Amino acid sequence: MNVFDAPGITAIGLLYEVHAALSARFAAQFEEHDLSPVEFEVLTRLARSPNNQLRMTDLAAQTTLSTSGVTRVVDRMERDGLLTRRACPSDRRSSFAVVTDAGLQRLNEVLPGHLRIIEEWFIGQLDPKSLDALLDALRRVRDAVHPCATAGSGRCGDAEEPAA
Amino acid sequence: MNVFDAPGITAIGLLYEVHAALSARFAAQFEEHDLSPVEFEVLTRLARSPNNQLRMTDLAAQTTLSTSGVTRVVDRMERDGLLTRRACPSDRRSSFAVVTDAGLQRLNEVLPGHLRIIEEWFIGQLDPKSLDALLDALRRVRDAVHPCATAGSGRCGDAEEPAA
DNA sequence: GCCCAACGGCTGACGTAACAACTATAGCCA
DNA sequence: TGGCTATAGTTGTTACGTCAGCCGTTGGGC
Repeated sequence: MNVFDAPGITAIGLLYEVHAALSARFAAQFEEHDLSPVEFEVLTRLARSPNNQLRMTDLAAQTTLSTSGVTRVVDRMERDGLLTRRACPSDRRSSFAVVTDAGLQRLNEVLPGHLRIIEEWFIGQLDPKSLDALLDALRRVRDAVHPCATAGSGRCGDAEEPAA
Repeated sequence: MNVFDAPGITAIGLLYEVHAALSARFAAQFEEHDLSPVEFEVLTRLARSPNNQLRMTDLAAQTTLSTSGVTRVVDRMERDGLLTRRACPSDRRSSFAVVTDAGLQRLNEVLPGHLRIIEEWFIGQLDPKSLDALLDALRRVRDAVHPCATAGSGRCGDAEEPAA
């Protein structure tokens, strides 16, 4: 029954374990600021976009969510005052999700801790050489599996998840 | 706004991207055999346990699920004939989840493809040196964040996720 | 200018997971 | 033995994400 000890299985297990453990740390810290991982991701994506805004569809493409998922997250976050919808002047079908000042402020409250966790539990665990090797290996795998074909939407451009 | 270009953010992004992309590949293959990722994990955990069985609680501890989550997955899988519940002779509160022959067969149908995907998209992308470096780095991070404190249940023993 | 396929976003139905409350059993101590 | 607390598993509730289907808008061909 030792198919389960194949080297690949072990490697994948390790990857999943690290992912899960880090996600848990992140989620715990987000929760301290009343944010879910998804909400943090949305906030991040919007904040790093021109004018702090993004069309609903584009937001979906840049996250792990479907378009209807985005509709619902944005609903909740709008209710909580973290962002607003704004009509698109050039296309009346589209609407933008825009981060409010409260949203930006919330993000600024969360980010330092987030970076600290990354530093403490991930980057900080590795000497520069190891880190480079890790990044190099991950990049190779990433380039192979190419998010394009896999990640929910067909969008291909940049990507590169910012965090949780 | 270039907090988002911090080296840590990039690294985490890469990790998440790889995880997501591989998960998607796995899920697609599982689906070909009418299995969800959770079901595959349950099947795997049971199949590598003595007598192909595990108490519900232990199963929960070895997966990412809560105990109630396990109850429900086992409900579904029992309905589909992949496993059965068996009373525990020594403790009438406990019950075992046991893989049926059909369950084992299904697992045997899925595993080769699963291993092939791991080989093709993960291991195969890296030369032995890179792979070692990756595993070493991941192991270091894993040892630091220790699943113990984070993963749903307080169980600490082995762990090491087998796959998706 | 009109039509029609494509697109953007929203909603209803469904599946699934977590949390909390509940039942039954177990083990302990007096 | 009686009773108390801890444990195993299930169930009700709630939240959230996807899929399919809907409506309004758009833009291109005729």
